[in-house]
Amino acid sequence: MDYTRLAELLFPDIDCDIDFYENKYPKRELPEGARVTRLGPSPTGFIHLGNLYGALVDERLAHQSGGVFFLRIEDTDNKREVEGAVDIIINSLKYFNVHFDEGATVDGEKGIYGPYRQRQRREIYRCFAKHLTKKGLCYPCFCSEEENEKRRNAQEAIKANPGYYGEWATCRNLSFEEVERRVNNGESYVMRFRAPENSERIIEVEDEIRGTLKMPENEMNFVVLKSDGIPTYHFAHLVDDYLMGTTHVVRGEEWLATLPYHHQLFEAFGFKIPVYCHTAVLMKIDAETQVKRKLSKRKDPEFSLDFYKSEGYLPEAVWEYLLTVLNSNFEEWRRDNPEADVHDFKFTTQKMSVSGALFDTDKLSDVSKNYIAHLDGEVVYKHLTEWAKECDEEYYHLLTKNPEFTLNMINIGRGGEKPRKDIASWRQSKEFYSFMFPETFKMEDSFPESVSEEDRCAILTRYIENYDHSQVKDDWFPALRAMGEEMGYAPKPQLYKKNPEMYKGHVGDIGAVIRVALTGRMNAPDIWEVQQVLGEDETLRRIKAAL
RNA sequence: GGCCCGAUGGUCAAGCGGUUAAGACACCGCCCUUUCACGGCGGUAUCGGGGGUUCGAUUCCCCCUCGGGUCACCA
Repeated sequence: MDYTRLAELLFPDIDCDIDFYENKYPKRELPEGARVTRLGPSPTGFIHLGNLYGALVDERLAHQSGGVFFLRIEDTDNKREVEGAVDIIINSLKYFNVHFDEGATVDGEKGIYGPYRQRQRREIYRCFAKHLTKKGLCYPCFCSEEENEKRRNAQEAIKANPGYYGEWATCRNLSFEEVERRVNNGESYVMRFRAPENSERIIEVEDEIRGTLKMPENEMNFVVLKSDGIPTYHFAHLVDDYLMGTTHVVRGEEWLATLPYHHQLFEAFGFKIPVYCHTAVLMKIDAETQVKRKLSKRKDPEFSLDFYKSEGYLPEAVWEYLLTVLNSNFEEWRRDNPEADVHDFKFTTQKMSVSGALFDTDKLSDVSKNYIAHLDGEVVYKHLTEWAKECDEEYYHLLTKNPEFTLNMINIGRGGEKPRKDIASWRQSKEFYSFMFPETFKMEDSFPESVSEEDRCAILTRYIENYDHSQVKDDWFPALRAMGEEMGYAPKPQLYKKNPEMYKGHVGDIGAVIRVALTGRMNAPDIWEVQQVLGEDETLRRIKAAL
């Protein structure tokens, strides 16, 4: 077979060889040790937490080493493409502080290694495919969908491995004349890689997370170019990551199975294979089957980045959470460096886990609470109102009606050595702060049962009668204590515990009664501070209403 | 089913031949406290099973089991 002739027959429109592109896209000039990574989302819908998880590794590896991180849109699948997905992806990543040095942008792209949208690179892939054809390493396959299915069934019947390989690769050795006839006949075909047959070879590939991977050499004659002339992921990966100078390919472990394809392709071209980082994937328990499985774009909309945005999780908090999952020493570092910039953390692939972590909402919530608790009140106000403006108009009006009030509210229990940790997300804060606004205030909890109804009324009545809004906290508390004592309640919990028969209860019970009257709940921030923020009128109004 | 990757408490995990097997989340108890929190102290709970190697295995090797991934003209 004259492969050059075959190549000319199949790619008459391609009149350059791969060196044209090698010259067009020069090797990157970067300092020693600098890493070039890329994120290659396919625009088949939203982008989820698992994607962000991987993106974080790319971003850190590149930027920590003084390298380059770029965005490449992998839109080779016409059928599954979702309209507007590219914008959603770019905007979500931007919102979550993932910044690219080059690549696709909303209104175009930046960088000299483009185009960064694979569909616009059709000519390049075809040139590389022609090169491969000339070397006899890929060939046209005219098998139809029906024929492929028939083959699969036949293989299943005799329990052979499914796939296009060995004797099953019926188009592998078509004569030039037959190919010519069918091409001229307008038959549709794909280009397949001519994989070695009956290989006993074991290949080795370096994985920075998993060490040296040893796998049997691939025998599948996988598709390189689809019938529309667009490459599959495998071929696009080879061409793009070669020409774009990617040094580290970070991707989910679902790619491990096809790693031998990629190894084979790089070898066929004689290109240096990149270092791979196959990350463990984020898992969840499937609600229906109760089985652990990887996050799915299709099944798990609650993991979309848009969802976290609309829930009002701060990007920084999500980063902190993902980092705790990605690098087991992050939490310790954060404890030692509570105020440090997250970028100062030395991220390493060595500290990455190889098994998939179950996504833990409780943990995210905890990390987020800690993060928000350490923010300045004004910063919280800014973020919160910005979020509400976009995601909850009603809440936004409530929050901005009286900015000073809202800021004071936010500052309750904030600052100092032991800040409160009440807020995990802005959406959840609406529920938490509901007691502060007259519009949303309601009695959620009942009064403590340890205090009789008679005493409860007496406490509230006396409290109103003696209420002095100008009282400072240090005076307010002893006054409350004195009032309780007069009514037969121990001024200190310890006293009550030592001699429970001497008292009806302790000052804590007095506080609880006032707290419920004032906030409608048993669990609420400091009474005195709440009173100061609510103001005298509202405070008295609520307690009277409770009576 | 073939191939691949895994397996330490409920979850995330440290460990890398000798440890009382860290730590975090969650849960429980106690202390502090006017309350709620925060904080502090403590507790429940883990090396999947079986063989080797070794003076000694959570750690190294093999088998089994279990879990995950993948077997497309999807990525």
